[in-house]
Amino acid sequence: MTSEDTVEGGKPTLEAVGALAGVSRATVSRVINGYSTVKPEMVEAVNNAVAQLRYVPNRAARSLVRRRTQMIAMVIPERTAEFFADPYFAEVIQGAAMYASSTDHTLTLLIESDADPEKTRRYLTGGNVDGALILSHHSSVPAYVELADAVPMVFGVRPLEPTARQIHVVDVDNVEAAVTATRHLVERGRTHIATIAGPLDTAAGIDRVQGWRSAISDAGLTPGPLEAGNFTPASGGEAMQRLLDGGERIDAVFAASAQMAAGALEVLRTHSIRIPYDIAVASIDNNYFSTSSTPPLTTVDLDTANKGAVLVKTLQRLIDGEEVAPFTAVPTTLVERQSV
Amino acid sequence: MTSEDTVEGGKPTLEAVGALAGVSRATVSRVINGYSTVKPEMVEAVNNAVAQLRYVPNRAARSLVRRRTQMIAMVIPERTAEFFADPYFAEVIQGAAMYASSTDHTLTLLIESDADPEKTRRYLTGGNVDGALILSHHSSVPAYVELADAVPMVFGVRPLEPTARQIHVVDVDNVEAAVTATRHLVERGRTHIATIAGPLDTAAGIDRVQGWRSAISDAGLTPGPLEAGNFTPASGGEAMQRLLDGGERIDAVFAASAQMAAGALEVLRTHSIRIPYDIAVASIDNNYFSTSSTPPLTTVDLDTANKGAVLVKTLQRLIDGEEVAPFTAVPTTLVERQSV
DNA sequence: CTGAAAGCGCTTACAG
DNA sequence: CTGAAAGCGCTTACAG
Repeated sequence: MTSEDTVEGGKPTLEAVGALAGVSRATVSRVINGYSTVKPEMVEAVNNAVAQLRYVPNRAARSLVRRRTQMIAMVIPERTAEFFADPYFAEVIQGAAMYASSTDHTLTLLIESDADPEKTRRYLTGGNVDGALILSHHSSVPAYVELADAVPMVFGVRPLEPTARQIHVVDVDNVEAAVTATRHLVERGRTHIATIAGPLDTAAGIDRVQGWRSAISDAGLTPGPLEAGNFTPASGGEAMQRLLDGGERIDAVFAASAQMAAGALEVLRTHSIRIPYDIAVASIDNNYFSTSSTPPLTTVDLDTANKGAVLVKTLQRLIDGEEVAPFTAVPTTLVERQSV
Repeated sequence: MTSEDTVEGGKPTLEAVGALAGVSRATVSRVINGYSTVKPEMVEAVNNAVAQLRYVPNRAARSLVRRRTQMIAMVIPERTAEFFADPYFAEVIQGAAMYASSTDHTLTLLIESDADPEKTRRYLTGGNVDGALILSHHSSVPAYVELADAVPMVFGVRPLEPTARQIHVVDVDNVEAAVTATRHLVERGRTHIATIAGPLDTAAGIDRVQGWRSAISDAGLTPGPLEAGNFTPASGGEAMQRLLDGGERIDAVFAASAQMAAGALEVLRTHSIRIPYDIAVASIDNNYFSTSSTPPLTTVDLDTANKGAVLVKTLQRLIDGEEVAPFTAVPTTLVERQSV
C-alpha cells in the first residue's frame, strides 16, 4: 500500500477517484449513477478506484444539484407512547426504516406536536423532504390531504370521509382480514358468532365489523351480538363481560384486535368457560398479545413490518413520478393456534 | 398535472431575500445565522423579507459548505419489535425525535441488520451522519466503541466491561433507582424484602440488584431471596412462583421492572395473597404495565422520553467539540400507587 | 459593518 | 462515449 492511498484531507472526492482511475469526474459520476453509456474498461477502473479509496458520495452535494433532499418523513402522533402497549407503530417504523436503509432515501421521524400542529405541516412543505408517510390518527388526516399536491404523500390508513383530492393509501384490507377470521370460525362449525369490535369511528373498526357481518351472512347465519372496545385488553374484557351479561347464546367471538381478545380470554377464564370448547375466539393482529395469551390466539397476521416497507416503496414511486394506484393492499395471513 | 407553479418559480433563495431586503446575500446569511455584527435596521429588513417570502434555508447547500450533514443516527437493534411489549425503545425514540425537531439536526433511524452488522458501521463511518446514538444490546456495544473516535457517539447504556477508550453514556442511575424503590419498602416497615431481578448479564440487571442490596443493608436488614427474570411479565410470574416455593418468609418484593412486577402480581392473586397487606411490591419503570396492573404499581419513573432528549443534547455538545462528562445521569422519580 | 468572490462536491447539458 | 464547464444555494475568509 502506497502512501498515496491514505488521503489526509478527509473523505475522498469524485476528483480523487477520477485521478486514480485516470478519467474525468464526470465519468466517475456516470459510473456511480449507473449510466450505461460508459466503456466497460472505464467502469472497471472507476469501480476499483472507488473500492480502493472507499469512496462514498457526498449526499449534500448530490442533493443540491438534483434538487432532491433524499429524505422521507414519517409522521406519527405525539401521544404514541401512551398507546404503546400496541406494538403497531414500532413495527411499521421498523419495517420502513429497514427498507429505506437499502435505498438512498433516509427516513426521518416527525412527531406531530399537539401544541403546534402547524409546525409539522410547515416542515413538510418547507422543502425539507421529498415526500411523507402519514400515520396520524384519523382526526388529523384531512389536514394532510390538503398538502398532498405540495409534497408527495402516502397514507397508512384510509380516511373516513371521501377526500376531495386523489390520495394514495397503503394498508391491509381490513374487511378481508375480518372475513378470514370469521369464516374460520364458521368452518369450525360455529353458528352463534358475536364480535368485540374496535372503535366505530375508525376505518379499522368499521371495516372489521363489515367483514364479520359479510362472512356470517355468506354462510347463511345470523350475526351474534356486537360490543365495541377501544383496542386495549381492558376494553376487550369489559366487552366480553357485556356479551356474557346480554344472555344471548354465543359459541364464538371474533375480536377486532388481539389485545381485546386477550382481555376477553381472561374474563372467559374467570367464568370457567372453556376455550375453544364452549366459546372459540379468533382475532386480528399477531403480536405479543396473541402469542402470550392462554390459550394462544388464532388470529390474522397483518405483517405490519411489511406494511412499513410497502409504504416507503409506494412513496418512492410517487416521488419518481410513476403512476400509483389509490389503494395498495398489504397481504395478510391466518395463523392458527389454540383458541379456535 | 404539474403546472401549479404560479408561486414565482419555486423556493426563494438567499439571493431573493437579499434583493427584497436591499442587502447582499452574505448579510442575509449572517442574519439568519445570528451573527451579532449586523446593524439592527438591516436585521429587521432581512427578517421581514424572510417572513414575506417564507424563506427556508436549503439544508443541502448549508451542509455542503459547512461540511456537516446535520444528521444524527439512532442505532437500534433489529429484533426490537419482538420485545416491543416493552415500550422502552418507542419512548426513547419519541423523546429524541421531538427534541431533535427543535434543533437543526435531523434524526434518522438506523436498524442494525442482524445479517450484516458491518453495514451499520460502514454507514456511520461513511460520513453520512455527524454523530450517532447507540441503543444496541450489550453484546454489540464493544464494536461501536471502536468507532467512537471516527464519529461522535453517545451510548444509551453503560458497557458491561470497562472500555479501552473514553466513551460517553447517558442513562438513568440504575443503582439509585433501585435504592429508591427498596428504601420505600423499608420505610413502610417491610423487613423481609425479596427481589425479582433482571438478567444478570445486563448493566440494568446488575445495577438494580446492587441498589436493592445496598438499601437493605443501609437499613440494617438482611436481603431476602433473589430470583431473576428477563424483564417480561411471564418471567416475573415464574420468578414470583419460585420465591413462594422457596418457603422463605417474604413481606415485600422489589421487581427490577414493572413488567415483571405485573406478572408477579398475577401469581400473587392466584394464591390469594393480599397486596400490599401480605406482600408489598415496588418496581422500576412507569408504563402501561404499572398503571394497568391490579393494584397499580408503586414504581420508579425513568422518564425515558427525557432520556431520549438528553441523548440528543449530549451528542450535539460532543459534535460541537464541547467538553462532555463520561456519564450523564437522567433523573428519576418515585411514583406511589397502591402496591406498597 | 458589509459586499464581492471563492469555493463546498456533486450532476448534467453541451460540445467534440 | 468523454471531458470541460456551468451551476445547485449556501458560508466565510478577505478586502474595504
